[in-house]
Parts: sequence; structure tokens; C-alpha cells
Amino acid sequence: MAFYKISAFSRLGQVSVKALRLYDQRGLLTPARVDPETSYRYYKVEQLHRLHRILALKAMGLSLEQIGQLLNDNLSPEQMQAMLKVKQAELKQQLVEGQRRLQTITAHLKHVKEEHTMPNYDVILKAVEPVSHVLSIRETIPAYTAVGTLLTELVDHLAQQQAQPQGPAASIWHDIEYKEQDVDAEAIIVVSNAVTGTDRIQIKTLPALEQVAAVIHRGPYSTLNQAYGAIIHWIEESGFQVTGPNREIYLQGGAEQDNVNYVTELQFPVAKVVA
Amino acid sequence: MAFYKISAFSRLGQVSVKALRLYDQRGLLTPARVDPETSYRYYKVEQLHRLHRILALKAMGLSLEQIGQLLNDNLSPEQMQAMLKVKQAELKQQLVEGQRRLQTITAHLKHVKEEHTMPNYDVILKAVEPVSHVLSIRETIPAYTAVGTLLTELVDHLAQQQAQPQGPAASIWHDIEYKEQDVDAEAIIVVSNAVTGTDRIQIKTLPALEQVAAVIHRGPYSTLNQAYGAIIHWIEESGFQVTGPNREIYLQGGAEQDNVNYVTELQFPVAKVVA
DNA sequence: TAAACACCCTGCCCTAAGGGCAGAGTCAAG
DNA sequence: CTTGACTCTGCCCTTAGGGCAGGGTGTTTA
Repeated sequence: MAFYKISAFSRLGQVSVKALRLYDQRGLLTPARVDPETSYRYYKVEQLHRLHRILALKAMGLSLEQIGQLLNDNLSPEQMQAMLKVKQAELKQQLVEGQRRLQTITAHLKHVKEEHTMPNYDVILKAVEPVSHVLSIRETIPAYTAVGTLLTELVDHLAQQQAQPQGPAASIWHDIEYKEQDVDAEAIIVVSNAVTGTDRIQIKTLPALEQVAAVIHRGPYSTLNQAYGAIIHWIEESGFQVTGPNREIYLQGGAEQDNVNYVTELQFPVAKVVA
Repeated sequence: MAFYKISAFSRLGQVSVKALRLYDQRGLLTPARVDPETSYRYYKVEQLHRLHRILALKAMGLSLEQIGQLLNDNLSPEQMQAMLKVKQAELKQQLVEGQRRLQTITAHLKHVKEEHTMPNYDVILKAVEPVSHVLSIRETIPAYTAVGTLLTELVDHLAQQQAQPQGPAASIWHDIEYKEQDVDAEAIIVVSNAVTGTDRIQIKTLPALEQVAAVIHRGPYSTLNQAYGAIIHWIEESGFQVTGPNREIYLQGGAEQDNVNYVTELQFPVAKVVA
């Protein structure tokens, strides 16, 4: 019977006045009466029911627009189900995301506590696009460092064809476990479409990687093992698992062994361990 | 050595150009060189390291401003720790929130599947402020419905003092378990400061409730049990526990038993069950 | 050498759900 | 009739960029 003015109603419903005005504007909760002269909004107690429904849906994470659809466009039960299911999947996804955030920050915190500095290596997760038209040699070589000769071979091949590399050189290590010798290695250089291969030197496309853990290393190759240590540690600690050969990208590099300005990116394809 | 233009660098770092410009503007990642004539931004590979750190911190949920503090205002390890701890607590909180959302939506989804409608009662969680200056009678009464006589007693007392109620009437049920008879009940009416009490009728302040599950019932008191059923069910299903006496607020009510326009709010103080 | 094309710059408007404020009008009590 | 408490609309603000317009650059090709 009685009409409530907006602030009285907002107290009843524990919502801010500003929110009520917004819900009115978006068509979620129109006041029972609006004075045409003064534009004052007057609500009835019965509307608390609707307000509660709005708040309940909001507490599930639905947007005002979605709530409007549910409340106004009176959908079929199937449509409601579909909508809620989509949202449910979204929420599950967000939970996983949140757990990852928490794990990452906890690891960082631990590092700061123990070492009193931020970690030297920042591992990030990302996706890697496929890379088309790369020159590749794959071979079992006696030791990691020998990949240099494979790369020189590629560079020489390029020089013969008067072509330039189109991107940084890289190598791919196909052994999943760590090996000191007889390493299954692949040397890579991105080239333009015009370049041709040979029996030994193939033209191929590097597959995309859905999710990699990546780290940037600055300094000579002799200290790369620190970066490897950090990334492997991170992967284990974060509940991931290596799912394929890892890549080493020489963003800034060359033939010298000890250049402190070299920059290398390490990429390990990973997936969440299913517990 | 080589400088990269913004889009080349953005490809290296897997970040959008727009983001790089933003990071520049916010002082997170200033290009190695900016041409003073053209304002072109030129980056060096070494800066990937810093970019990775930014992305890593972002992946933990820190805001750009916080990242800026961590990177630029070189804080003491203690300050870093404090900052990360705050964020960690925030993330934990968000996780709990997310789990609640998910539970709620799952319950709704189940209801839609089984009944092909949205639930009739929308339970929401909220905080309740303390209510000062209320008139109260507490007594053991033979049955729920007898609370009406207590309320009439309060209303009569008000009338004697020529005063008006300042808000809706309510009752509080102090028995935590369900009882059919000999119920420990309290009748409540909010009044202005001027009103005085008696031996039997006390003036008191209702305590705040940190977290209540609340539901709005529309219809006669005889159907209130449906609302009770719904809210109790919700509380159990959502992993909460009733922690105190529940309140019944007669937002729109009166002495008749069967008025379909009555509106009543039920409030149960709750807390998350510690598993 | 000029045009074509790819790239870069700044600046403006947009997002979701309101919060804060200004200026003007309205309601209820004394 | 005045005062104080409310209410109205309208504008700007928040995050982390996305999208676009208009104008300037850099490199390559005819």
C-alpha cells in the first residue's frame, strides 16, 4: 500500500540509491510509481522480491544485462539453463585462473622471504603461434654446445642463396629428459618464402604451442643453466608438466660464448597436471 | 644493439602495441630510445626482461600501479613482502568468493533442470546494521503464531505514549532448533528516542549481524514455512551454518492471517562451515 | 624520384557498475 | 514561510586497454 521513497527503499533492500537508479534506467527494476511532475521514484515493498532476485543473480556473477534478459525477456527454461551453464563454465575457468594466480604469488612471496629479493627469472605462461617457412636441420649431436655448428650451416646456406634471416635463430631440444650427450637437436632459422631447402636442410612450419612457460635469459650461454633451473622449478611448483620439446630462441646472440649482452628466451610447452 | 620498432617488439614479447604504449605512459617500460622528432618508440631486446617481469606480476593480479611501485620505487624487501601478502590475502578472498558463486549458480541450475523454473526464493547474503532504540518483549510462548499478541502489546504501549512506530515490526526466534511449542520468542518494534519502556517492555539495541542469509516472502503467514524451507535448504547446500537466532521482519503485515499482500523478510545469521 | 604501402604518432570515445559531486527542485515539520 | 532533509538529472571518474580518425614516417618498387 504505502509507497517508499528511494532512500527508504534502499535501506529496506540494503542497496545504494545510485544502484536503484541504475536498475531503473536499465529496466531491471522500475519503480511502482514515478511522479510525472517531479520524477520522484516511489517503490512498493513487493518490489523487494524482485530486488532480491537481482541481487541473487548478481551474486552469481551475472552482468546487469544478463539479469535483464533473465528477468524481462521471459526465456524458456532451456534458454535459462543454457545461460546459467555458460556462466557456470566461466566461473569454473575463473576459479582455475585464481588458483594459478595464488600459486604464483605464493611462490614469489616465498622467494622474497628467503632471498630478500624478487626472483631473477619471471616465468610467464603464453601461447605461441605457428611459425611458417623456417629452415631446419635436425640431428643427434654430441653435446648441447654443438648446435652452433648446425646454425652456422644454416646461415651459410642462406648466404649461398643471397638471402637474409627473417627472424632470430632458435633451437629445439627433442629429448624430454635431460641428456648430457647424444642430444636430439634441431636448429632453426626463419626465412622468406623464396629460400629453398636441400635433403639435409628442410623447409618446414613450426607448430603452434597452446601453452608454454617462457623465461628470458640475459647473459652468456654459459649461464643459461640458471634459467633452465628456474623455469623447471617453476613448472614443478606450479603443478604443470612438460608436454613436448623445448625451444631456445636466440633473440640476441652470436657465435661467441661469453657475450654478456646476449638475450635468449626459453620456452617449454606445458599442461596442467591432472591430479 | 639493434633497435626494434614498437610492433616488432610487441611480437617478440607477445603483447599488443597499445599495451606497450600504455606501459610507456605509466612509466613501467620506457623505450630504450624515443626519436625526439617523430616520437617513434625504439626498444631493445634487453627490455624483454623487464616486460616479462611486468607480465608475470600482472598474471598475479597486481594492478599496473602496483607493478610500477614494485619496479620503480625500489622498495625494501619488507615492503615487497607486505605488498605481496596483501595481494595474496585478496586472492584467497576472491577464491572463496568464486567458490560461493559457483555453488550458488550450480544450485540454481539444478533447480531449473528439475523444476523447469527459476527458484521461487532468492537467498542473498548480506550484512545487517545494528538497530538502536527498539521496543522489545521476550517471552516463552506456546506457539509461533502467539507472537501476534506480544506485538499488539507493544503497539498498545506505543499508543499510550502517543508515539508512532519508526519502522517495521519484527520478531526474533531464540531457539536454534525447531520447536513446535514453548518457543523462546522476542517481539520488536523500532521507535523514536522519546519512548520509554517498562519492566516488561524493554528499550534495547539489536546487535549487528555480520552475515545473514536473507529471503523475501510474499503472501500470508500460513505459507511462511515454504520460505523457511527454502532458506534452510540453501544454507545447508551452500556450506553455511546457522550461528544465532533468526529474525522475521514484517515489512508489510498486520493482524490478519491470510492477507496475500503481506511481505516478510527472513534473516538467519550464518557462517561458513569450517570443514 | 615519386607513389604505394606498411607502420607510427596523438587524441578521442568506449567498456561495467556504479561513486562523487554540482546545481536545481521537492517534501515535511515547525 | 522557512529550514533541513531528500530527490532529480547530468557530468566526470575508476581499469587496462580496444578501436578508430587524421596526419606523419620509412622503405620499397616502378
